[in-house]
Amino acid sequence: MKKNDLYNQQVEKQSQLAKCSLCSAKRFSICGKMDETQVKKVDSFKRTKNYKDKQPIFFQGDPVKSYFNVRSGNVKIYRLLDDGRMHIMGFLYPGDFMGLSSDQDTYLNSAEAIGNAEICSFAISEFDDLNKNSPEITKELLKRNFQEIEFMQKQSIIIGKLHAKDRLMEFFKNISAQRKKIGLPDNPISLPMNRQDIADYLALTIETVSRGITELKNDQKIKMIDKNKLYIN
Amino acid sequence: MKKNDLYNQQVEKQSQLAKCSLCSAKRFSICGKMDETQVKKVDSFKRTKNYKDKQPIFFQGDPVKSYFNVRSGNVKIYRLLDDGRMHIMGFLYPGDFMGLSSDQDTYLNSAEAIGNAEICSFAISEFDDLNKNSPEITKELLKRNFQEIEFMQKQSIIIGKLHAKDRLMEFFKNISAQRKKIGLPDNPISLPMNRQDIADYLALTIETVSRGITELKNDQKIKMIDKNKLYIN
DNA sequence: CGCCATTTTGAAGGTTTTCAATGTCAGTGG
DNA sequence: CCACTGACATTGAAAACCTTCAAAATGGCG
Repeated sequence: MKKNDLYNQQVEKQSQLAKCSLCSAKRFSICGKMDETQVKKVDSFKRTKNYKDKQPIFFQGDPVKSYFNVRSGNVKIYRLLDDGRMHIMGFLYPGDFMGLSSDQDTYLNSAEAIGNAEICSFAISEFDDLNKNSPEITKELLKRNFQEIEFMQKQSIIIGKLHAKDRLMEFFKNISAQRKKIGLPDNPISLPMNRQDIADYLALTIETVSRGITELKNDQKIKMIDKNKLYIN
Repeated sequence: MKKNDLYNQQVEKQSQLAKCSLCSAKRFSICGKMDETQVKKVDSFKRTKNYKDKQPIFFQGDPVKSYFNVRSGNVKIYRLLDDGRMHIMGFLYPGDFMGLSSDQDTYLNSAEAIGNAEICSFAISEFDDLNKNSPEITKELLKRNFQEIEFMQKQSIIIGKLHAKDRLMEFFKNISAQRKKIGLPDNPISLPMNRQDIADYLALTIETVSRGITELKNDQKIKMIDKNKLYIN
C-alpha cells in the first residue's frame, strides 16, 4: 500500500467519523432544529477540524468568513485589551454556536480550544442560504441571541456586584447547569479551564481565585475531588 | 363649551402631537427603517405616553405585552437583586427600542423614566405582524440585538477591568458618542441621571463616583459646568 | 527522579467600600 | 428677603477586599 493511499484512507475515516449523523452534540446544537434534508446539506458543506489545547480558532480583527459549532470539547471566547490583559467573555460547550454575534465584518473576540476540541465550521454564505429558507433555524438563532444578551447581563452583575467567593460559586453553578443541559451529571463538575482562565473570566487575579477556592473548601460549600473536579454541596 | 369637549380637544391635540410624522426620534429609531405605509400603520396602533421622573414603564417579572420606543427623554433599565441592591444595565436615549431582549414571557429587567420622557408602546402581536412582513425591520432588530451583545461585552470589560476613574471616563465618552449619534453636540455633555444611578451602572458606590469626578476635574480630564454638565478635555 | 508549569500560600500595599459628617442647592414658608 | 428643609453630592477616616510581589508546594511528564 502506498503512503498516499494510507493518507486518503485516514481522511476518509476522519470524514466518516465527522458525519452529522454520528454527532453527539447534535441534540443541543443548531443542527438539532434542522430536518433531514437540511442536515444532509450541512453535512456536505461543513468542515470538521480537531483542535488541540490552546489552538486558535479565530482572532479578533480577522474577517468573518465562517460560523462555528462546538462538536466536542471546550472553547474560550476572549478579548485582548490594549494593555495586554485578557478578558474572557465566556466558555463554550458542545452544541454552542459562535461567530454570529456581530454586525461587524471582523471578529470582535478571539476563540481558542481548551483541551482537545472538535469544531465544525460553515462558510457564511452557505449557512446563510440555509438560514434564509428555514424559519426554524432563524428562530433558533434569534433565541440564542437573546440568551446571550441575558447571559451577558447576568455576568455583568456577577462581576460588578459579587465578592470573589460568590463569583466562584456562581461560576460553578453555571457549569453545573450547563452540564445538565447537555446530559452530563450536574454534580460533581469538572473544570476544563485552568485557574488563570477562571480569573480572566471572573475579573479576578489567579491568586484570588486560588484563595477563594480554598476558602469555599473550608466553608464546606464545595469539595475538591482533584484540581479540576469538585462537588457542589 | 362643556368640560368633556375641552377634554376631548386636549386628547385630540395630544394625539396630533404624538403623530409619527412629527417624531424627532424617528430617524434614529426602528421607525426610520419603515416605509410610509408601515409608519402609517404604526401610527394607528401605537400609544404614546408621557412619563415623569422615576415613573415606572415596566417591572421585572411582568408579562411581556408591549415593545417600547423612546421618543424623547431618557430611561434606565435596571435589575433589582435579592438583597435589594440595584444594577443598572443601561440608559436609553431617544430612538432606543426596548422589550425585545428576552426569549422569556416576562421582563427580566425593570424600566423607568429619568426626567420627563415620551415613550411609544406597541402591542407585541401588532408589531410582530409588521415585523413578519418586513425584512428591513427584521434586519434592523437583529442588528440592534448584536449591538446590545457587543455593548454588554464592552460593559463587562469596563466593570471588570477598569479602575473607578477610568470607568467614569468611559461612561462620559459613551454618552458623548451617543449624543453625536442622535445629532446633539458631543461636547459638552449633560448627565440626565444622578450620582447614585451612575454608581449603580458602573458597579461603584456613590462616594467613589463623587471622588472619581473630583479627581478627574483635578487631573484636567474633564471640566464641570454644573453638577450635571461637563466638558471632556 | 527531576524538571517545568501550574497552583497555593504569605505579607505588604492599593483601591474601593463603609460609616459618618459636612456641604450644596432648589423649593417653601415665615 | 432670608432662614429652613430635604434631597443630593462631596469629603474624611477607618475597615474590608483584592492585588501585587515573592516564595513554597503540587503535579504531570519526559
